[in-house]
Amino acid sequence: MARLPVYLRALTALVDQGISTCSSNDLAAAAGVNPAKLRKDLSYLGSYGTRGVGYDVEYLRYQIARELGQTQDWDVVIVGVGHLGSALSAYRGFSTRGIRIAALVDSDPERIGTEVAGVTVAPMADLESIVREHGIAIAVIATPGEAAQGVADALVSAGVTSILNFAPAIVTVPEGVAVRKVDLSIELQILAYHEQRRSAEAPGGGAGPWAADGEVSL
Amino acid sequence: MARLPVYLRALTALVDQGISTCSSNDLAAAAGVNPAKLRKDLSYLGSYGTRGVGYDVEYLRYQIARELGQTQDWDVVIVGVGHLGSALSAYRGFSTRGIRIAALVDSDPERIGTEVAGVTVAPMADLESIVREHGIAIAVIATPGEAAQGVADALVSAGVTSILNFAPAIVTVPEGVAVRKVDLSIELQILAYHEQRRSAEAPGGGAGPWAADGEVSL
DNA sequence: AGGATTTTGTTCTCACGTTCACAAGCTCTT
DNA sequence: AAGAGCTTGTGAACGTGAGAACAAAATCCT
Ligand SMILES: NC(=O)c1ccc[n+]([C@@H]2O[C@H](COP(=O)([O-])OP(=O)(O)OC[C@H]3O[C@@H](n4cnc5c(N)ncnc54)[C@H](O)[C@@H]3O)[C@@H](O)[C@H]2O)c1
Ligand SMILES: NC(=O)c1ccc[n+]([C@@H]2O[C@H](COP(=O)([O-])OP(=O)(O)OC[C@H]3O[C@@H](n4cnc5c(N)ncnc54)[C@H](O)[C@@H]3O)[C@@H](O)[C@H]2O)c1
Repeated sequence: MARLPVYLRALTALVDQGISTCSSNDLAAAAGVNPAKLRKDLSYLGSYGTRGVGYDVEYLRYQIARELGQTQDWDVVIVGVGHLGSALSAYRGFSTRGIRIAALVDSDPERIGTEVAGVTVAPMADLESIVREHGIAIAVIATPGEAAQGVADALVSAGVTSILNFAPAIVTVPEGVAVRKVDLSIELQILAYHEQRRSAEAPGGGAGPWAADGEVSL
Repeated sequence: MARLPVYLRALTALVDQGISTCSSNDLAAAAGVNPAKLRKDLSYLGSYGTRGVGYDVEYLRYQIARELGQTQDWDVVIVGVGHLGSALSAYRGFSTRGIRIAALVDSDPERIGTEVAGVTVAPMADLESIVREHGIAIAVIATPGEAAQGVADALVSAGVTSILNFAPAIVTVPEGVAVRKVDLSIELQILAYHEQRRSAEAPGGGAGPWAADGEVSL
């Protein structure tokens, strides 16, 4: 499930606080979810808790990390070293989560050869050899939207099987390749929609038919 | 719904191609969703289509933009002008989606007073007056995780009612304040989990209990 | 003009995820 | 050692969202 990384982060925070055991209530509060949901999620991994006591923080942390594949580091290539790509390259939080930015690729001759966060930007032509040499399975697309599909095709043909796409474009890939999309504009648009509702509802009784998903307040 | 911005983007792309009318099938394909789902979504807005013909692209685009509150521009403040905050500030795609980065705020004396993407970075102390003067309702948190809750409190007390949080921390806010969280690490972790499954499943028949959400392939 | 055709709007069904509630099980106290 | 008190794991209800299927309506062709 997509919630496991959240639990993992909460557990790591507990470890840092020197807490060695915790109940599902505590952990659920730290992760911001319903305790029952958390217990059900964890039960899919196996029975790692002790009734009457709770969960051993360190042990559970390891189990989730193993399930997530974080016992090893995953090498990742970022394609498109612009504003966003550079910010991602510089981010130190990835390394503690089993993610290593192993390579940067761009098509801009100006940018190729420059060093960003200790990694030299390579040309698109090197993509296949980079993927092969590092054994890269995961890639990030941070190019403009128009280039996204072409980059995705190149990545797939180079052997990448998981793609995180930041470009505002829908990329289609062969079956078996995983694609996740993050669209930062849309996140803000959803908030704007919220505000729009708010101000539209306040005066008249103009009831609207639906609610935007996501968490509102707590 | 959270899909409206996707439809809006697809419609804008159609406008750019000079297409003036389209069926739900066309639009659904462009937006990457099921045609029935799209029609159901649009029907909540009202009956803007014509049976036997389809939807008038320009008219529908306006209706969705109105529903999303994009007939006006929303002023946004970004708190934390580090790598990520700077990248967001520099992004030009927001302006075409009704989002305007009106102000930047940081706590680092080194950063205060510098200009990023044409906007001068202000100190935290100015937050309240900035929010008041611009009539800001939406804010972005791009500070380290430890600072996130404090920043959120300051934002709420300044009058902000919608927050987009990039920090890996769960912020709690009073009822009525909308919070959305974007966690880029988690996105990559989910892909790593996918790869983990893939490599674990390939050899043995080690069936796993669940599937990670999100789109895999198409 | 009338039927064929296309496409929307809607209803119905189904499956999934969430949540409540409770039994099973562990520990600590008496 | 036995019961009291927690806490997990899970079975069952609930609500929500997705997809298929169909009826209503508008255009086009003959
Ligand atoms: N804050 C942000 O920066 C932000 C916010 C929302 C969405 N996005 C999206 O993220 C993507 C990147 O944004 P950005 O601000 O970093 O853009 P940018 O223009 O700063 O960087 C894009 C980079 O991609 C490279 N590039 C272009 N075509 C390429 C190709 N065919 N192959 C390889 N590299 C190529 C360019 O040389 C450039 O370095 C865009 O799609 C944008 O819409 C960015
Ligand atoms: N690619 C990325 O940069 C990336 C990826 C994933 C997550 N994140 C998250 O996004 C957030 C920002 O990342 P970043 O790389 O830009 O970090 P950064 O260190 O480059 O920037 C953080 C900024 O916040 C400011 N700040 C710190 N405390 C503050 C406070 N109390 N009030 C106001 N401003 C304060 C700092 O002065 C700095 O300018 C972090 O929480 C990080 O975990 C970033």
